[in-house]
Amino acid sequence: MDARNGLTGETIVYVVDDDASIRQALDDLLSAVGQKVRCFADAESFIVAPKDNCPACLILDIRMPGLSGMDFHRRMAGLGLDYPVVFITGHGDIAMGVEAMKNGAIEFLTKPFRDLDLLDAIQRGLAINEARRQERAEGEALLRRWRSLNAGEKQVARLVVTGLLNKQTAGILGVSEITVKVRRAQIMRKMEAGSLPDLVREMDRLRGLSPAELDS
Amino acid sequence: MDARNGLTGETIVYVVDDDASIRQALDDLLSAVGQKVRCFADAESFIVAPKDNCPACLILDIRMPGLSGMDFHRRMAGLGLDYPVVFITGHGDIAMGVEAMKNGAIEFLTKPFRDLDLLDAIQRGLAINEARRQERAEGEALLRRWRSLNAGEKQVARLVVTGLLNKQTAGILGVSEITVKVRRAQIMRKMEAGSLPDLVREMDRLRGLSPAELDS
DNA sequence: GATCTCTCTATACCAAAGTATAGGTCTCGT
DNA sequence: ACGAGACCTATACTTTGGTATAGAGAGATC
Repeated sequence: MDARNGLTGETIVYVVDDDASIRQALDDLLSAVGQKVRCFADAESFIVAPKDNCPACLILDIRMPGLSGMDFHRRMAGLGLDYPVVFITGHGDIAMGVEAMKNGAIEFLTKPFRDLDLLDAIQRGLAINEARRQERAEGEALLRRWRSLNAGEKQVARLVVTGLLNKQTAGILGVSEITVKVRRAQIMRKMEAGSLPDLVREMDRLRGLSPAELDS
Repeated sequence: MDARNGLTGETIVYVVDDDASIRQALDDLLSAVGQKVRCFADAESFIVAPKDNCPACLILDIRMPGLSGMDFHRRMAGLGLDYPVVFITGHGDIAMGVEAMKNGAIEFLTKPFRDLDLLDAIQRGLAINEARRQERAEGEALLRRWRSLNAGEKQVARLVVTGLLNKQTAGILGVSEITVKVRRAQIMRKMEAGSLPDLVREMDRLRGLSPAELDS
């Protein structure tokens, strides 16, 4: 338990900056407040590094040799990475800051910045990432349950949550009403839904998570 | 039909800037592309002005006598106003731009800016506002339907969408199962729900719109 | 006070949902 | 060829949901 940031377990801050002195300064600052840190000299080495399985936040320099911080930020989703990003830069301009925020950064600080501003941003980032990790874990569990349905059960599930009667569902699928009832029982069991409203919510959530998966 | 911006009807852009020459320039620019415009010299006069009932977007100067653009932006929600904001400023800095974006602005332009950048931002803003207006209209219709339920029907509705059986609902509320069935029929009619899944979705949407209202 | 409206309740009935058992068909691997 | 498992279907039954009709009681309106 860490009362400082309100998070319940360990967290980590990744620092990606080509300037060794900045890396050292950030490491010192964060270590001093008990925050675990890992530093990287460029985006490429961060990309390939194994990631810690805990809430995390990314401090990113804008100007770097190789992949720039801004470009890396844009490609993060495509790389399967999802960390709140705090930008730091020594030579930024307004358009750059605005662009970074448009891309979803949670903070954009210019050097020199106040330590407290950075620490505040990190706390916000860690809290956001913890919430997202929680959501993702629940979403993945839901997806596993959905994938445990066979093709026929999935068909019935899709139709049932639109409000169709078993008889109508059976007619559409060209199976007997009994079959629909049997599949329905399996659906409720496999999806761990205690009631039809529960199933409706699970299916709607699935639609939000991965519409394609729901059709498969 | 307006093929230029993909919107289906009339739209308006509000300009709030204390500099008369800027107001004139923006009026000219937007009028030239067929965009309706209304200009204001300060935030206060915009606040009290009657608003047009169509998709709208707000171009806001940061530095103004009286209420600054930034402060006005922060207070908009409290004033019951909801317009996408495009900031323009002649004397901004990075922190200001970042702050504006954190507060939800859709663009932050520094003078001189390219006309096309402004027009692009306006189109995005109008599209966002049109979608929000649509959502709000649907939400208000849903709220009207909910308010048409009497107290007993609301109680039943809240319990039914949790998955409780009529018998259980009746036990909790201390009424007969028949009463629950009658209320349920009224609920489906008044809420215009064709099935239980439909009702579940309407209730969940209400919870998102106004949790307090749902408990009343 | 008579009437009207709203709400709750009961009776009666039907349709739909859910469950259990059993048998049939098909595929797959041995 | 044979057994195992997955899936569909039928029969039979119970519970639940939904509707129609009608009566009782409370409260408002004239």
